[in-house]
Amino acid sequence: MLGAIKRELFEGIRVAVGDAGYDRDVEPSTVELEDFDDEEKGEFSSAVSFAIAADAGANPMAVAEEIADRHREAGLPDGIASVSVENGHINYHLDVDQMALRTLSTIDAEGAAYGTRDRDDPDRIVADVSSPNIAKPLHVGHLRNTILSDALMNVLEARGHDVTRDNHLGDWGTQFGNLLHEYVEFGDETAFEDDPIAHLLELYQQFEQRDSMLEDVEEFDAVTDAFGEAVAEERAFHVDDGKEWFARLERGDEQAVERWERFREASIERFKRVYAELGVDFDLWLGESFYAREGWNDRVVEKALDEDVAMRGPDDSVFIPIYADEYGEAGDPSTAAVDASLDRARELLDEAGSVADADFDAFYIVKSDGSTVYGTRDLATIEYRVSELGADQSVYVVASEQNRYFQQLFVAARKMGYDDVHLEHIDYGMISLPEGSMSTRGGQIVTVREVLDAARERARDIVAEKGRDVAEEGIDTIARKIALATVKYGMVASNRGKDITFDIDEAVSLEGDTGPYVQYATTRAYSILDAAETVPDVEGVDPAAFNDTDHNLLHHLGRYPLVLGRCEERYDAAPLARYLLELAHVFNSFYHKNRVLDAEDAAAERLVLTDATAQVFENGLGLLGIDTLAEM
RNA sequence: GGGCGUGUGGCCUAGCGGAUAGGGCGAGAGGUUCCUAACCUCUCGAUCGCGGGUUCGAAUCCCGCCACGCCCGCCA
Repeated sequence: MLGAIKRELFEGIRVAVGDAGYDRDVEPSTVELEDFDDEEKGEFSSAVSFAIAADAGANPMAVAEEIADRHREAGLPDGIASVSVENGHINYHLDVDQMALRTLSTIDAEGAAYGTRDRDDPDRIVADVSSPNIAKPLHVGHLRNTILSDALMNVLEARGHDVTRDNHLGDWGTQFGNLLHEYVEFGDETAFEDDPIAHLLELYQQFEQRDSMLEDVEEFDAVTDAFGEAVAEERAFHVDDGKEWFARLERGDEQAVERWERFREASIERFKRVYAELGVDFDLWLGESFYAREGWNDRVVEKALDEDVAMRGPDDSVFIPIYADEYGEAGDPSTAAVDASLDRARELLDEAGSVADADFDAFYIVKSDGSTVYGTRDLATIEYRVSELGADQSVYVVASEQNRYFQQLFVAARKMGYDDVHLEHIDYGMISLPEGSMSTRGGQIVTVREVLDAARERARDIVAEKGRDVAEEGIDTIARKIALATVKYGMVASNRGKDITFDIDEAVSLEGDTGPYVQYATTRAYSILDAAETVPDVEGVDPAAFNDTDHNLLHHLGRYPLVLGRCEERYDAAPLARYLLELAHVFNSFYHKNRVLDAEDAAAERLVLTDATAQVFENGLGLLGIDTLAEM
């Protein structure tokens, strides 16, 4: 509704600028939505006058007056009461009575759908989300990914898109060969049965630690040649056998596959428990192995060679050359410009003599031993999503350390002719610990389990201390929801791109700008609604009963759909999180300044307003995967 | 060395071309016979990393420098 008015204002300004005799393009962004409580700025403002005045060498104030006059003559949009000029800005003032009624009746009519939109031609979006590696525990990095992507996908769905969440498991690659090797050599059946992930993690770490230790010894000048040789031999034994196991896996060797499947199933089973606790769901669990085992890797390699975008190395390796000037907006089909031919690569190769020295990046899709790499799998994934799922967008929620890789992948995809699919890497900052960066290898991680447990414990203490009329058996349920709100809100609200130093005490805090703050505001609204017998009909609302505090709240409620639009544009749910916090501030303030139930002349009006506010909280928090609470 | 990203009050952080830079934590002062004080109101506190430039207008765009992080593997 505010969005519609904004568009009308933009059109009106454009016409008014022309009517005033100025020849100048006006951008839609010239119309800004302002806060309600600003008498000077009005609820919408525009600063077009300055640019026009600068062009014409005129006074901005006069230009603004002129445009405002023309606009007024042509007729202001429905819902706008007046236009004024202040400091050269053109300010539009809402017809607050009309807006109050429109906002309340829209929310009342649309209910849970308020803020969402339908599309005639929605995009089919397939997304890599969560994507943990099997045989390792979920850590805070996965937590950030999972929460971020869940919220974002919810928002994209609310904006009318057709979203498929694919938990793109890391379940293929050399590391699983290593793990098979280690398991065969040192595995313990009982320990595996007892806690599969813990045992597999132990084996993984053991392999890595031994390998890096042997590497260090190797680099050191050996005491004797024989000792040096023995070290090299020992290291090669493990590494080669690991590779061999992966090769067996790729060949479909029964023993390898059977063990790998056990690892995979046990891991997924554990993951699912955590996901259930988090309240997130996926549509697909394809994982990297799917593309290897179902022939998609082969298909994509063939295609790359057939279409002459990939070339063979001196051995049997296959790669797609990527030139330095091709990095850019490759994710966007409309701006992609790549040189798919191999002529340049051949020339550069002649000059340099070897692939490694040549002045291009080689994006490998087949290794010299014939096995695939992650790039192969990711191209195969695109092929699958486009041909089988009819994807219009393939998006990747993956940490920013892989930015460069995704640029390469997108360039490679363009070269292969995937021109109708929008590719989007949704990156997010790295998580490190106060003690330094996280490392699964070195055992320095914080698991999702630890975070959830700590959050719940903290929430439980607070509920027991401050919770009102909460029955003993209800404490756990409520504490769990509050704990999730804390963790989820914290993860979504912070700027996606920024690195986070994860301090568990801070992350689990329930004070200030947090999820529970928003929950609390909602609970207060519920409490009022609960005390009232019924919510009066919107039709009976007298807008004249509202004061400025009420109008401020109404204005915020009206903004909600615009916020979702912004989230969609930016592939980021953070604006929604911040909006809800603001709404909670405004509502809490409203709560203190106004009486609702026993208000002398606005009880019915404020009850309707409170009901509408609760609805927006529910809708918004719902998209973030945060539950509201009747009491806390 | 090259590429990408970040730098906003003591701390965390929003804003990313428009009118006095918005929150939170911390510090200080108030507020509850009344719909949940996990709250509200007020005060203190910012050369928006530094230096140039573009613009009527720059925290926001461009260039240089500094600091920090990440990447630069036939690992993922």
